[in-house]
Amino acid sequence: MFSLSEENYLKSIYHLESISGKGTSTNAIAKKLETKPSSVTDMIKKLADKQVLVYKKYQGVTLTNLGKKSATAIIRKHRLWEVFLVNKLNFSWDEVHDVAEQLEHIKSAKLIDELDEFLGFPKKDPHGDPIPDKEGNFHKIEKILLSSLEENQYGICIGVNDSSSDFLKYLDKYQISLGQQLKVISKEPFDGSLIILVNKKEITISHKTSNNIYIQS
Amino acid sequence: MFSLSEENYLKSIYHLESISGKGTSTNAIAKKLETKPSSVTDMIKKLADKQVLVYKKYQGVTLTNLGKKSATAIIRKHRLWEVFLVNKLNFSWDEVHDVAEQLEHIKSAKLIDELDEFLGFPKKDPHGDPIPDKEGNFHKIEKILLSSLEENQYGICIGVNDSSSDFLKYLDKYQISLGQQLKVISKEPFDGSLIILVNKKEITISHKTSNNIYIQS
DNA sequence: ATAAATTTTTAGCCATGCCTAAATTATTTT
DNA sequence: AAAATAATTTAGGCATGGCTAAAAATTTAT
Repeated sequence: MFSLSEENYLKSIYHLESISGKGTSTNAIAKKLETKPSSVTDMIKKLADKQVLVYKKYQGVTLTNLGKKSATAIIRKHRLWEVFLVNKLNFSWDEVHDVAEQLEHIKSAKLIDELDEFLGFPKKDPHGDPIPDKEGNFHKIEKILLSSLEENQYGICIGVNDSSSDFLKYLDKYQISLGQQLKVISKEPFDGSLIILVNKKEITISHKTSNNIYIQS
Repeated sequence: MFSLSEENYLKSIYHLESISGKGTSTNAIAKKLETKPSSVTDMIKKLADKQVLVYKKYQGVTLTNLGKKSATAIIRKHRLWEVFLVNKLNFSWDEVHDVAEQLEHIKSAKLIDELDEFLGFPKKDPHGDPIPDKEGNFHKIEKILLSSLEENQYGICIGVNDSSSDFLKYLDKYQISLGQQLKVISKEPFDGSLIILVNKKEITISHKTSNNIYIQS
């Protein structure tokens, strides 16, 4: 059984590892968790004792299979709760994160499996991210960035990289949601900004924005 | 904002106060929370600083209005989650307590009010206890103990005093659930045990059992 | 009303999980 | 390859919320 802090470390390390494909440095973990590297050192020693990761001094950490499985279980809970909040309790996609961060730590296997069934075994959360099943399996979604599209190409929004409330509210304002069709009207070579067509309206978005939207083309 | 521990103290003190109608002693709190009196002393000082109770050395504590309101809010959350677990996620009434103990500490006003609405603003939890509304108001249910019935009297089970899993499973075994009609066939003067009729079956229950079942007669 | 028993508090200690400051190791630059 | 820089760890401390043991206050019994 893991403490709340331990679970947060596991989740963060899992995310960092899946982005980089490599082991994870102390500093990177500290940055992600908004804590100090010295605190991270303390905690990863504890997690190494618990066999969820391999730690070599000054070399960063790598999750073990047990660590990956534990992290996936937490992510499963987080994403299922997000679906619950949006589909059943009228939350919008920018409101779910903080509450799901709390709910993901509730300990009860029955609870989460019943919730999964109650929700109809959803495959994706409200941000387009895949939900691991009971055994921890899930399909990685091929993620193409909107910023990689060329002029006159079409795409459908299937996810976002940045799940911050500010970003999601911004997307809402321009009616960009999951499943929304987008067309690139023009691309500015200077700063990478795009003019795109959404719901028959032309809007201009920055490279930073288009770089945080995943599409299926 | 209260910590998890502070919330548990509040809830326990509230329960003790509503049973006794008086202030609550350090020892009583320690017993209820399965902790040591010295730990209780530490915590009630902190809670007194936070204005949720009045504490006089060696004299026990009394909740302030703020304290009562805070406690009621936690109880509201606990009971709403219990309804959710039983009505939506196929939990039985003996399985809900531990999970609800965790869920009651989730912090989000929107979450609990939306949940309330989603469940259809239930007035009672699966053990027959009243659910406070958003403002903290609820009706105290008049609680008559099954043990106070006489021979040949009828009653309907409207709640239980002991919500432990063992007790509830025992009741399930004899098909005693909320709304179940009961008839007292005979009462043993020696030990207060009862022979009662449940679903056309006669069963014998101890005084301890009949003293933990609330009925409407 | 005093002694005995009980309750409550204080004092000091422990684990968790965080911190700062200083020391150490690794990496980059020159 | 040495020096500078960056990353990481260690050492020691702090707050929270527990604990034990001993002291103090209160209550009960004689």
